[in-house]
Amino acid sequence: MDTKKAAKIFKALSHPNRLELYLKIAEAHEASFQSGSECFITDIIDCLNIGASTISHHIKELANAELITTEKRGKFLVCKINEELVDEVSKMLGLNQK
Amino acid sequence: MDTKKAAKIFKALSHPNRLELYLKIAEAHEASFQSGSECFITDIIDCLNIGASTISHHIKELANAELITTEKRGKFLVCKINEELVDEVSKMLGLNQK
DNA sequence: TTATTAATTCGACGGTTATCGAAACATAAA
DNA sequence: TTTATGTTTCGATAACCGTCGAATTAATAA
Repeated sequence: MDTKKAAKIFKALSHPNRLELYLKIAEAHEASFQSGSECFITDIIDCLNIGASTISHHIKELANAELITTEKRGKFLVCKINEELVDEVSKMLGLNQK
Repeated sequence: MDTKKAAKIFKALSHPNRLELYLKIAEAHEASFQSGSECFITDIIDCLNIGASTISHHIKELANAELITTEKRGKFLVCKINEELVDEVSKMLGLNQK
C-alpha cells in the first residue's frame, strides 16, 4: 500500500468522534459473527453526542477511505468493516512482524 | 487505551509527509538491530521535499503522540520508535485477534 | 573567537475540517 | 395520500493544520 492511501486511512481514524464511530461499527461487526445481526447506524447515532448530519459526513469519510462498506437496506444504512484493508494497515506500522 | 489518545496517534500518522517520516524512522529503527546504527533525522530531511522547520514540527507531533522518543546527541537529534505503543494501537483496529 | 551546521521558534498565509441547523429526499407506516 | 422516520445535502462558521522563511539557539569545526 502506498503512503498516500495509508495516510488517508489514518486520517479517517484521526478524530475522536469518528474513531468511536468506527469502533462501534467494528464491535457490531464482531458481534454479527455470532448473532447474525447487522450494524444499523441509527442505533449508533444515539450513543454519540453529535447531529445526524455530522454522522453522515463521518460515515462517508470512513467509506471513502475504504475502511467500511455501506449498503442501503430499506431506509436504513448497514455498515460493514473492510477486514483485509484493516489487517493490511495494522501490519504497516511495521513492528509486529517479529 | 482510550479513544482520545488513539485518535491522537492516528492523527500523527494522518499526513503523507509525516507518515513517510515515521516510516523512515521505523525503517532505521529496524536496521539498527543489526547494524547498531541510529536514526539521525538530518539524513531523513534530504529525502523529503519539505523545509527543516516543517520537519521539526512533524517530529514534535510524532513525539507528542508518543509514537517516538527523541534524544539530543550533540547537535543532532536521535529518534526511536515506541514499540509497545505501536503494537497496542495496531491491535486496537480490532480484527487481528482472530 | 569566528564561522558553520543542526535544530527550533515565530508569525503568517492559505487551505481544510468538524459541526450545526434547515431543508430536501426516500422509504415505510398509518 | 398523509405522516413519520432515517438519511443526505447545503451553506455557514469557527477552529485547526501544513508549510514557508526569517530569525534564533546551540553545538561543533576552523
